[in-house]
Formats: sequence, structure tokens, C-alpha cells
Amino acid sequence: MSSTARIQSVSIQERRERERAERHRLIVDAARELAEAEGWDAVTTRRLAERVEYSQPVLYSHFKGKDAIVRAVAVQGFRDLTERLRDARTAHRSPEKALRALADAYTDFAATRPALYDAMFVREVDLSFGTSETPPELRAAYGEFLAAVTPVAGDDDPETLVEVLWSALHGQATLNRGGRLRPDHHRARLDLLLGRFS
Amino acid sequence: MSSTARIQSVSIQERRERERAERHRLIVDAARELAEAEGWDAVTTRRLAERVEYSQPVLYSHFKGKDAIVRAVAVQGFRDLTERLRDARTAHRSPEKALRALADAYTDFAATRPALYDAMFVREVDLSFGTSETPPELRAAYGEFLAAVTPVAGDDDPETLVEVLWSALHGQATLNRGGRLRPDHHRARLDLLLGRFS
DNA sequence: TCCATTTTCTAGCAGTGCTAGGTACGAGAG
DNA sequence: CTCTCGTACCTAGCACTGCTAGAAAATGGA
Repeated sequence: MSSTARIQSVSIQERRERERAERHRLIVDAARELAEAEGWDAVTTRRLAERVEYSQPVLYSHFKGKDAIVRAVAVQGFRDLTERLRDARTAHRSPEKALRALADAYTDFAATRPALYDAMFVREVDLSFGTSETPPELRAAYGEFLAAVTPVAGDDDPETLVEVLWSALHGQATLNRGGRLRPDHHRARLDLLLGRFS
Repeated sequence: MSSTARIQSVSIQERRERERAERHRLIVDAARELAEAEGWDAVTTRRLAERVEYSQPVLYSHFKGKDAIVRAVAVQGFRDLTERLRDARTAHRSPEKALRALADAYTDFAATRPALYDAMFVREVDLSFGTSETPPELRAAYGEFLAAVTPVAGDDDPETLVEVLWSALHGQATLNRGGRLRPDHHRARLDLLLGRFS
């Protein structure tokens, strides 16, 4: 009996952990959806708790605080971004076209999902890139950039070139929102930038 | 007597307006200093009021809300930035060196005064650039960029080139903070970027 | 000295992130 | 089937935020 009880115990524990992981995902998804629908200001712990149909303290049994939730959304966003960058890059054989497709995919991602992009690049600060604790999702996105940039690097250091191009795209993406760049010249800016790097 | 009274009235009104303008400036300066010392999270209406030695509602007799104060700090920041850009640009005769000096001044400004830079480019959204309500301070900063970029534009449209280079510098400045770029490669990134635009 | 107006402050509202306390539920033992 | 007991959960509340209505005080003019 005791052995049966123990086996049952384990399976119960497994079920609980499964339910926990499920609810974890539910919270992150709800936060992302709420942010994308109404902006991050609308993502309060109360509204989030209401949305997942639990009380506020449940959030704190999964995440250390609100920032940790935003961070989880950001990491999820990096998975999504990496996928899009890879699809764009591998769809072309010519290095120039592949790089252009990657740039288009990047700025398109930032433009169509501004709240998610903010979580990834504007809001959070404790998601560093170059250190040993950098999440693999960030490394993967960097890897896509590196793969697209290396063929056109020429004499330049590919890693530095990645940083330069990524920054340039990031700058265009963020300044474009907020009305700081002429909206109808988006293509012209990408043409001009990439024309100098191909 | 009534004429004397009226003259006095006017001078009193002028004194009051002078005092009001003085206090306006005091609030903006206090907000900027507090933000630069402890970050924008520390800039609460209560702390700000305490710092200028008035009660909270006084802030709202000068500004519509906290956002308006941040906005005023940003506009003041644009005056400062413009001055630095002009000094850097006009210190060199060669267009290439002038552009490089401008880029150095820009990234240096962003790095040494991150809170002010945030108010100007990251926090606020209702400071648009290309419209008719664009504050003259923003136009002036843009003008410095245009003056530095035009000589090296070649066949490219100077205005588009300004947007591309400004975005590239903005991207490097913002990603550099937050540890998303290798700190010791700052010069290499600027070299690589400007090498393609000279 | 008194009045009127303008300026300033006190007190409070609704909302925020977060947490301590008690409550209810469900698994295992008898 | 009932009784513990530990876990999971929620209610209530804290200190704080931006902002505002109404009372209080200061100021200029008769």
C-alpha cells in the first residue's frame, strides 16, 4: 500500500507541476495579449489576475514581481522574433537579398507588435546580452543576425557589424514610432542603410 | 490716483509673471536634477514638490500633469544637445571630421546624461518631429544633423540620410545602455558605421 | 481697517505593486 | 466514512502613485 501511495503521490505531484506550468504560461500569454491590446500601462496586477481568473497573490507565487512577468513576455518575444528572422533569411540564396529580408522582417516585427518589442528592447534593462547569463533566446536572435551579416562583412569584424546593423534597425524602429521619422520614407531609409552595407 | 494704481497694477502683474516664470524654471530644473541623480522613478510629484518647497498642487498650476513636466525637461535637453552638436561640428573644417565629432558628441551626450536622453527620446511620445507643432528646439537639433550630413550625402537625399544616421546613433546609444552591446567596442562601432558614410 | 481676489495648502480619491493573515480544500490515515 | 494536516488560495490591507476639490491664508486696493 505504501508503495502504491508513493507512486500515486508522485503522479499527483507531477500533475500539480503540470498545472503550475500551464498556469505560468497562461499568465505570460495574458500579460502579452493585454499589453498588445491596450499597452503596458493597462497591464496591472489586478487586471492580469482578473484575466487569468485568479487572485493577485497567485501571480507572486509564479513570478518575483511584475518586472519578472514583463521579462518572461520579452523572452517569449525573442523566440518569436528569431523564428521570423530565420524564415526571412533562409528564404533567399543571395546574401544581399537575405540581409534585406531579415531587415524587413525585423522592422516589420517592431512595427506590428510595438508592445512586445518594447518589452524586449525598451522597457527591461536586466536582460543583458553579452554575459554568461544571457538567455539562449537572446543568443539565438543574435545568431540569426550573425548568419545574415557575415557573408557581406568583407574586411569588417562580423560581430561588430552585427551590433552596428542591429542598432541601426533598432533606432529606425523606435524613432519611427513616436512620429520622429517621416512615416512614408521607411523603405527609403532601409534602402539607404543597406545600400552602404552590401 | 487711479492712473497710478493702474500703473502699479501692471508692474505688480509683471512681477508676478516674472516670479511665475522663475518658479516654472525651478520646477523643470528640479525635475531634471532629480531624474539625473536617482532616475525617473524617483521623480514623483511629492518629492518634486518637496524639492521646490511648495505643495503638490502648485505643480499643476504650472503644468497640466507629470508628463508635461517631463516634456519640458526634454525640450530643455534639446537646447543643450543642439549646442553641443554645433560646437562639435563647427570645430572641424573637414566634413568627415565634423561628422565624426558630431557623432561623438551625440553618443557622449546620451551616455553621460541617460535620464535626460530618456526624456527626450525614450519616454515621451507626444513630441513629434515632422509636423507643424514640432517645437523649435527639436528643429534646431535636426538642423545640426542636416548641416553635418549634407556635405557627405553625395547622391543620397540629405534628409533621409539624416534620419538613417540619427537612427543608427540612437540605436547604439540606447542599446549600449542596458548592456546589449559590448561596452569596449563603442569606438569600433562608430568607426564602422561612419566608415560607410564618408 | 476692511474687503475682494488671488494664491496656496490640507485632505482626500482612486489606483498602483506587493504582502501578511486567515480560510478552505484535498490527500492520506485510521 | 471520518478526521487530521499540509498545501494552495483568497481577503484585506499597507505604503505609495498622480491628481483634485474645497478650505485657508496671503496680498493688493479702497
